[in-house]
Amino acid sequence: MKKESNITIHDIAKALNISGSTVSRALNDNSRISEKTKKAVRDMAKQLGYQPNALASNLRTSCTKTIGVIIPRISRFFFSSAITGIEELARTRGYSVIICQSNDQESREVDCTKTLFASRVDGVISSIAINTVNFDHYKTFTSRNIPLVFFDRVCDELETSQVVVDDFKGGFLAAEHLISKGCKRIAHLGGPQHLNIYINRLQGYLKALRKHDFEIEEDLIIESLLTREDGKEGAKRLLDSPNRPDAIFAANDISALSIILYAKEIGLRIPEDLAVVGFSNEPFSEFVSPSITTIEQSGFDVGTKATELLLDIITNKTGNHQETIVLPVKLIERESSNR
Amino acid sequence: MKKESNITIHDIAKALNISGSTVSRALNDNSRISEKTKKAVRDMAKQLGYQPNALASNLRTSCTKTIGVIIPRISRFFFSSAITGIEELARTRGYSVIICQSNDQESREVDCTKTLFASRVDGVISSIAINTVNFDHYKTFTSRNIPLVFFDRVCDELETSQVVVDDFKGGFLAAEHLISKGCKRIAHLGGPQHLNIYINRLQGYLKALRKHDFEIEEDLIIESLLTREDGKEGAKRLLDSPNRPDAIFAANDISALSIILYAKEIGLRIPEDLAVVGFSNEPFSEFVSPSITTIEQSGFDVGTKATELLLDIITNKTGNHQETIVLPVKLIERESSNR
DNA sequence: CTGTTAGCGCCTTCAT
DNA sequence: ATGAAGGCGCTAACAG
Repeated sequence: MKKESNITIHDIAKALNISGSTVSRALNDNSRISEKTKKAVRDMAKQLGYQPNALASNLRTSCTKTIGVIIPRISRFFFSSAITGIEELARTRGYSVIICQSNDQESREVDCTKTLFASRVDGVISSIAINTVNFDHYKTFTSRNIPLVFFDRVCDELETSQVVVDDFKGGFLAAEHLISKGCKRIAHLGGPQHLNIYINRLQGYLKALRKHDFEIEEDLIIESLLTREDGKEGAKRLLDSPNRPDAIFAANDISALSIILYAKEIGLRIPEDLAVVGFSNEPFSEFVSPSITTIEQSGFDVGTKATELLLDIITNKTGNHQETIVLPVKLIERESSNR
Repeated sequence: MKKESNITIHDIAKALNISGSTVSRALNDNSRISEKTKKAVRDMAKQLGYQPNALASNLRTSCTKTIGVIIPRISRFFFSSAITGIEELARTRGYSVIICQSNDQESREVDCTKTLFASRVDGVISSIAINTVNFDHYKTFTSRNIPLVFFDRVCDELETSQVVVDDFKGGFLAAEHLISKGCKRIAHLGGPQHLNIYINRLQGYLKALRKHDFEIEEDLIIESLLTREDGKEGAKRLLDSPNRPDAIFAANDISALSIILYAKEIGLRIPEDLAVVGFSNEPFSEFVSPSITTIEQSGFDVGTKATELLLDIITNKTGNHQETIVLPVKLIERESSNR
């Protein structure tokens, strides 16, 4: 279906009896155009209701002022707030944003790269799907020198810049907090161990345990997928056991939620019977507040930082440097009772 | 900055000693091209790593296969799930989606319409900002015959199709549920009364009260903005009062959350001391589960339905019919205790 | 079935 | 300080 005929720069040109090129330059604030002409052009543009056709301009300049984003799912708060951060900064720098969801599936992620490439985005920000093991599809960008920045769930195989939060420290703080509360047997309900973030959270936890000479009990460390069902499975395995732990560090909000709900289901009080620290984001913590302590990460900050990095690469074009930015985490204590 | 030179259909044409148009047609699966040629073209395309340039195609056809979405904020679950619904359907129909956030500000919403128009979207789906009172910016689309569909927060002033949930019924069910539980004085913490959704929720509530011959107490009906702070204000006004209500219907999740948190703060038990029904979305209900009963609406369904409507208009082009679709709500009971 | 031609709206040399 | 001309990559007539 066709659009109605629109006002083009030539209509403005005709109305003013000047050439199209002059209009184009005037609109782009080219220095070689007199102020008077510029003003005349701008006025006429407004009068005619001219709206630039980005398509034509992009085709010509092969630069779309658009950045593409690939994320697992927009409905997870961490990612939607990352997008808010991305959009906000991008907009102030004159860029718009195209979002693609991989739904945490590698095949969809491949589609995303195709879509974004077809849209000729100037750069890409991505957080990989949970089951992505092959990264060839990202070569669509790297091989063509289209800047690429990963955030949160990153890919070390590709030599790109990345923005992550300090997951290791988060895991460390979580475990040490529980230790300081007097907990004796601290479990870990973690995430898939091929993802950098869950590796680091687990390692941080282990470091804290070792530092305080805690015994590391293999069966208190559970790897769970990021689904409600699997989370409940994990919670059961930990809490139904006859000698269950007195504390749990949950590596993501789904795990934390699963723990909380199942604990409630079997009548355990938090934190009296079971102390919980979750790795989480703002709204979650507010909802479960004041029941558990959380390690907070800001999706917004991560998004902003990633965009800053990407736009630097796009505009400076100083060759894809391979920079890694680590953002801090914060422990937010909400449990009132000391144990 | 320029992109590297890319493979075009002409490269394929040259390699195969055929014309560019033939390649174009083969790639678009035109019926007038022989299977043999098609296959040859596809093979060569793959071999050369050809990636279509959507920009050029769009410019030519003046049809971008893109729909624009304007929403208040992506980080609210209702909207992010709506987007998931929109994207999913759009993708299967070959469309991609551009998202713009108004941040619940009219001025930003105006910017969004400009951005989307410049991208030459084929249609627009929008949910209006909380303070939008003037709708002229939408004429960018209507005047140019670009299909426009509103969802959830709709604008009756413009003659467009719209998709809403049954807010009236939701309000009615909420109040009637509380009545059936034996509550005697049911308050309403509602939203801005210039938005259709909050008007309808309030009206539904009033209808239920009248039906059961309840006295309508003006000071139990509070209009609140959709912020955490204002929600707490409202909660205070209702709960600090010496003769406080024994039940509250909260018109959105922020209100519900405010009530729950403040009730907890002053030591009220839910639902024993205070019954609460919230108008809400999935994750919220899961988090606060099992403490309150909720009226559930599915952002995903709303998004899907709006997209269906929009794509119909785009493809049929049967003139912008003005259809209104009302999706059902469900009451999900979670309180265990009868009062 | 396939090739030729023209042009979508804009920007950018090159000329004046 | 401005015009003229060409082309970005693709597709839609119109011819065969």
